[in-house]
Amino acid sequence: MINDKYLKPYNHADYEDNIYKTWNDSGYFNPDNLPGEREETFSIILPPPNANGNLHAGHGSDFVLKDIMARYHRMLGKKTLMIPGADHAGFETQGVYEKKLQKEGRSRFGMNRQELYDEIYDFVMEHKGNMEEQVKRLGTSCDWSRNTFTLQPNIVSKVENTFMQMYEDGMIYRGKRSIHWNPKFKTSLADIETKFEDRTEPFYYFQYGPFEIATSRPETKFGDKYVVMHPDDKRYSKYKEGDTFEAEWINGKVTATILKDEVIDMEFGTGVMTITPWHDLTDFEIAERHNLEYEQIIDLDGKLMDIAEEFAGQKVHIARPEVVKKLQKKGLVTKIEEKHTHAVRICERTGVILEPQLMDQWFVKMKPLTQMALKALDEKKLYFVSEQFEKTFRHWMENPIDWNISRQIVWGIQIPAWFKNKGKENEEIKVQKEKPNGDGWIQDTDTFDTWFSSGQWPLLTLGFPDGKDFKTFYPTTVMETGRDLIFKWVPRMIMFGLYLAKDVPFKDIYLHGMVLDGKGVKMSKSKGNTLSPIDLGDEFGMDATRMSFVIGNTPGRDMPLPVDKVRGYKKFSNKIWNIARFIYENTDGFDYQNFDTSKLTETENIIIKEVKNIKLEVGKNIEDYKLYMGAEDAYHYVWHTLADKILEESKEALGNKTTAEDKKNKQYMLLTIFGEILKMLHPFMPFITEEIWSDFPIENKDLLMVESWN
RNA sequence: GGGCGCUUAGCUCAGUUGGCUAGAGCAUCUCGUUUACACCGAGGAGGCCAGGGGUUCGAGUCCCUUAGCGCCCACCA
Repeated sequence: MINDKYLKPYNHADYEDNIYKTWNDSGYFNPDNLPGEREETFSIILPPPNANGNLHAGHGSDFVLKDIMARYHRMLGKKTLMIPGADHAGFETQGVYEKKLQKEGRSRFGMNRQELYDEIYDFVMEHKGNMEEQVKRLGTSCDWSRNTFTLQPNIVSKVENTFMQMYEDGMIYRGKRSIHWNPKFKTSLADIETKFEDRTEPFYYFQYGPFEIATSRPETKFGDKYVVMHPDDKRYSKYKEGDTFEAEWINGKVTATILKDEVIDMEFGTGVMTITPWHDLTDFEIAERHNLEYEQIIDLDGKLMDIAEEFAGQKVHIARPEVVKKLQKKGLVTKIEEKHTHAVRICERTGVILEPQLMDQWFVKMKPLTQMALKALDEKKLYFVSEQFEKTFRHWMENPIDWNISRQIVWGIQIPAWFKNKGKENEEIKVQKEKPNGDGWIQDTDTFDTWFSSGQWPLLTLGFPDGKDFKTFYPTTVMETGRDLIFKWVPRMIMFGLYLAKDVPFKDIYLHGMVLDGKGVKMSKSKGNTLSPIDLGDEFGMDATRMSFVIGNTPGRDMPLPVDKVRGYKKFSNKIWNIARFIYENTDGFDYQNFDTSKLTETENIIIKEVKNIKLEVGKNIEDYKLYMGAEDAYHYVWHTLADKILEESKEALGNKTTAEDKKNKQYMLLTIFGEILKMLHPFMPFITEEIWSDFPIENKDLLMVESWN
């Protein structure tokens, strides 16, 4: 008799959790337990989601696309491994936690290091578990026995090893460089963690000795004693490099020196500027080229220092109008353009205006690493599925900027370096894990940039250098991730892989676009237009949600996700359910396994052959990274060929209106086709297909997730 | 300033190496309750594939160009 469950509409909530548990308990998520002999491997590293919150729509694409690939290749008979993990997400997590502290009226300043670390650790562990439950809800077929967290001791140890090796190899140096300083969160940031925002502010013209200079930041000008102009600027040809002059300035007379440098834009402002090397990258580079001295004007809290005299201790934005007022009194202001729009560098995560500062920091020399990446690209060891990204990647690799890897936060892996103060500005450095012998050694309080550890993710999760998984699964088959990570994550993994393991960490690079809201607008918490894949799963079923994330998701292109789309695939789930009901009802008692297939008519054989062809086609689309097309073809066949045509046309025979033999043929044919479409749909819609497969009339069958695709 | 990409049915988008009488989903219109499913079926309407030029037997697809839109990168004081 047909199982009663088919007599009512499909209700995903009744099945999904149990099915995931069955898969997980089967052990098949672990490639070591898969049935049969499996030579070929398929491996994919899951991006470790930040362990500080919930999954968002972007994670939907992330996990669904990868899981479709993994499930397909597992069914193809490959030794398939998906490794889950979590990233401590240093700066971001600490930022989230600091907001929490703020709400509680507390602050990280004043807490000791260990205390703060422990609190964040507990906070993250709580959310990490939550996040993992959500990854499971999506149906992700990853091996939880290999779950990895960036701050677990063996991972920390390996990250430290990498740093020490790079230091020994001369790939890492410590130096005073202009870095982007976040004065509110008190940490430096790498270039890619910053962005520009247009601000409209007054633009001031001042008389500085014989010159008129223009600036948008008068409050930094206290220590300026060089004026710079373009060597070809005819207006200033009578001034020679190295000439000095006296100028009345903010706090009295200064002696200034003339410099010529080609970075000066003759068209901009007056073509003359003064420089503040400590707080401006361009100025710093000029100072370096001309071997100049420089001094700090603004402290790490964003306040003016003693050099500002009467303004000392004021925050920069407070001091600015005051400085201008004073200059006005002195008659040194020649012009003010009220509305000058220029780009201000801000912190990508917190929106805080960044202050360039010169600080001692750890840097990775990028040039040798990017050269390795370019070589791998030229040798075709890397393949970008959406080829427009290859150009972007190449461009970035050809113009590297040394990477600042130290962060002044506690939430991360502390840098294994020790300092001993030997007088002013003179310290001895040792790079090692343990405290060196002798007195006076203090460990660097900085931690690594998060991307320093996550950039090694394929190596770390597979147990480089001597782990069994590393030997079996490296390089991994494909890196599938969001296109926004082409600068942040992807190149770092490639460079670390090439540097440490002498081989690329993955062959194919599939970058998907961003998930937008139903109107095509970027989702953001502030706009309130975010969608959670978990909520969608609750309402429409995870299979329907997965279909919404794959159909229309072409490589590299952004994809709007209207809720109606998900609703549409919920209908599809129900359609499949009803097809099952119809077929199971009409084949009740039919001995499928012992049917003599030689009795099938030619037409029936053709119909069976057709579904097998469609399935091969769907598989080929998955292999070619056209997952959206595979899903669409499968959908279309099931609904408009199987349900609308084949089922309808078989009703006559099934209703005993023809011959008994014809009926048996049709029963066999329908079950065969149905078995094929369950396999074909499984990578996309794993829950409902697994559930229906459990009633398929074959004895001693295994789970659908390990059934053979062919 | 540099780079990448987009413009196809009312809406959201597919359209692989040029062969298309240009497709899908949603929306819309007409009809229909028949061994599953109204979370359904049958049928229909709807497009000079952004504009212009070129290559070709043949162009939505390749080249040039114009216009509009989007994203990324960048030290304009």
